[in-house]
Amino acid sequence: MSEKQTVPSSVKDTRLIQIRREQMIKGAISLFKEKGFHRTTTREIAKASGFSIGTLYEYIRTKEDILYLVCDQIYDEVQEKIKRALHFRHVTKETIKEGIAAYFKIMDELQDEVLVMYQEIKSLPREMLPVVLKKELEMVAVFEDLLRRYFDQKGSVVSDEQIRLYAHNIIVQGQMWGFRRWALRKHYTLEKYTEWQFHLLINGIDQISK
Amino acid sequence: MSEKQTVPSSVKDTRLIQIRREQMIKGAISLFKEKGFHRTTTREIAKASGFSIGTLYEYIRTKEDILYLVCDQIYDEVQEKIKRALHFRHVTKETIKEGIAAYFKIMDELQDEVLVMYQEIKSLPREMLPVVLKKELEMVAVFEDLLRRYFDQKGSVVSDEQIRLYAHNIIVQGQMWGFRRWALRKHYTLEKYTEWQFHLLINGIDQISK
Amino acid sequence: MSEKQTVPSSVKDTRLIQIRREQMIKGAISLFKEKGFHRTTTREIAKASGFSIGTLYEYIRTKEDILYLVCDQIYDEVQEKIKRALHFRHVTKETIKEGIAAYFKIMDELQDEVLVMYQEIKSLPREMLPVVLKKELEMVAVFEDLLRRYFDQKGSVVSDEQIRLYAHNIIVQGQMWGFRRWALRKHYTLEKYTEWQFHLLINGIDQISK
Amino acid sequence: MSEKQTVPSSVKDTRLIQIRREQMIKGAISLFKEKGFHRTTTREIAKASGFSIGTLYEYIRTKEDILYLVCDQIYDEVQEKIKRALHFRHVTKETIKEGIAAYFKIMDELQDEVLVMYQEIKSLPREMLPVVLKKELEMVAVFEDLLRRYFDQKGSVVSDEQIRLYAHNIIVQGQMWGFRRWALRKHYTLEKYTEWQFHLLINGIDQISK
DNA sequence: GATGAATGAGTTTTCATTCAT
DNA sequence: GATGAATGAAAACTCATTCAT
Repeated sequence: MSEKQTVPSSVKDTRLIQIRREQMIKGAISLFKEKGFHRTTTREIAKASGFSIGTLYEYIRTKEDILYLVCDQIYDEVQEKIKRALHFRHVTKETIKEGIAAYFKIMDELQDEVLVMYQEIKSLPREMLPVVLKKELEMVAVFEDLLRRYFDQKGSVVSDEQIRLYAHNIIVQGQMWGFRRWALRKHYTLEKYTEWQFHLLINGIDQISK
Repeated sequence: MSEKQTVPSSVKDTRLIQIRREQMIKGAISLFKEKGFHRTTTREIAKASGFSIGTLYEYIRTKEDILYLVCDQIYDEVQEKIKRALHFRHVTKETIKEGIAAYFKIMDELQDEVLVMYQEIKSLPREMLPVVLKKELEMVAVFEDLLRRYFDQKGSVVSDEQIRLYAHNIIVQGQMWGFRRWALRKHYTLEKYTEWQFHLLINGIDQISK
Repeated sequence: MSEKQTVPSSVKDTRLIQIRREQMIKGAISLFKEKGFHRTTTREIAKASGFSIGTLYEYIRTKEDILYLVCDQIYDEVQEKIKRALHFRHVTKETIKEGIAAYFKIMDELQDEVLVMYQEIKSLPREMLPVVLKKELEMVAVFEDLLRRYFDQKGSVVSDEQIRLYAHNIIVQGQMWGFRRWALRKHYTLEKYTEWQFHLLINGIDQISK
Repeated sequence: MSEKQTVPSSVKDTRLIQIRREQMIKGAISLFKEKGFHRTTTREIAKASGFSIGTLYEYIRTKEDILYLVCDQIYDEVQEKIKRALHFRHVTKETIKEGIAAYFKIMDELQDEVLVMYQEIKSLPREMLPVVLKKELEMVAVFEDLLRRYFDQKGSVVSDEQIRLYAHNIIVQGQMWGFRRWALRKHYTLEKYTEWQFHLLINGIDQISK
């Protein structure tokens, strides 16, 4: 949240910065969805944001800053939604299913945003990349934690490394729902997709930790 | 192969077309790896290919043609390697493991190429996209087939839709090894990665098809 | 002094105008020294002056006004210093030496300012140029007067035109000390420079007026 | 001459480079004369040169390269003219007069060019400045040499440092004729100016070396 | 078939100036 | 009187593409 201040602005009023950047991000995302980062011009972003090109540059330094702001914001949104959905005391099979379902649902809702983000991440300036990758790992950590507690409660002994891999798998399967919609949508509803992926996982891990 | 003729050239000599395009693709891939499609100029590609910008345009119509050629060629390479690795009569658990291992190995070897391809696919001209997505499905089909035969041999009844999902999972896990190397490489060797993913899958599906 | 009122201000309080403009000129000179007039932005000038861009524009109309104010101020400073240094009743060879030395010393002290002024004068709006050139001639006149009195006292007959040329020479040699410091500093101290230039001049003119 | 290759061009044909750069320099000088370097746009230069903005940038990298090319070319022109005018075996008072007269004449002819050059030199990129200042010193050296031979032939003993100063004076007086034309033209013809400056110098130095 | 010079529309970014608060 | 957010014209520079040789 306050990390957005990573990108300097020549405007002083922080309240205003927040407002304008929100407009900017909103405008940018819808353009990036349509034509990608490189084919979107800063002028278009300014226009879509509802202000002039001059004003746009009062709130960022370079076009790449916009991309960073966009990625940052999408991560925050996803994370916030996930964290709101997942706080279980006791972790059972059912809990895991709910967790995965919640996450997949979010990825379904934010499909376009997520698509944009992962396709343009490579265009981020080198120095901003680590910040973004860190956020990705934080999301993995959410499921690592969930799985770890599941195994602990079951009394199974599974290595951290293995758990991490399963968590990565979950995260990637969520993204996959967005990225491969051209193929998956024809055959699965989100519910079916969720159910089958969950079963595959739970059967797999229960077998392993036996 | 002959599909490459999708991209017209003003040169007649097909032998020459093939040679020049190979040079082009090779040069382009190494540039795309480094700086991505959009940040690579046609001049750079011409130079890296060993001929002039004028000559480059004798063999393609637009810059995007190069991207198509590149994607097409990478797919062909991956497919060819996979098909060479997988032709089993009898499909057992072991066979599946070998299949996955072969595929992951190929994805590991062609890591950069695959990264490039999936990140730039969205820049393909609309009309070329289906061709490329079709190739993606062909790759999925390879594992669909493998799994189908595995279940048949086991006498399990599993729906095509479910099998297709598992196949997608395998394909995505191969790509994931390339895309998330920044995170995975720290914790897993390709062998460990392969083994764990295989176990998760086989345990999962054996359980399901019981 | 009152000529500065050439530049209109929307502020009424003349005392305030003076204060603000002094701050402005000081800030501007140091920036112009560093990066020249064109590469300095009005925002930077406002900041260096200690007030906002809005306030800056309460005291000037255009960026060029600042340049005028700067030039004007430097001339005033040089002139004032010269006039303070030169008021001789009786003009002898020695007096001339003192005059030249005083002038060169001032040019040495105000080196950066003078450099700035002469390099940016051409950027003054056409209508302000005459005012500034007039000041330049006033400085020439100081030495014309000195030389005229020297010749009169010696009883030599030398034309006004010739005297004017010598005066121009002196003025230019002072500027030259600033402009060519990159070359002169390596070989001469200000004292040596002054002495040799003075000797060359005095020997030259004494010979001529014989 | 070959030093112009200091500025890289993406065009290979050196003959063409020379032609285009000549056009460019010619166009640029006339624009710089009129409005200075900063107020002249690259598009204007391209247009004045008779080709498109794209073509302009095939022959230079940045706008500042043009300034360098312009300065370089003016120096070369001045130097070449001077060297053609001055090659005396025996150096007498008369020779010196001829030398000065020739130099002043050149400065009179190339007045605008010289004005442009000295006013914009400060805008040269840092790394190009030394090249240009070196050329300035070469011009000083021409007169150092002349004066040295004059004194030697007369048998006078005068230090190198003193001679260098006189040479600088000559160079500066030539420039002064261009820079202060607004004041000097009213009172002197080039001939009168030359004659009086020569007399002042020769009387001065003859007196000194006595 | 190969070359590379020419083109100019299009891109990012800057900055003097205004004006509502 | 002071502030600083907003503006948009203008600037430097790029690059895919063409076409005469």
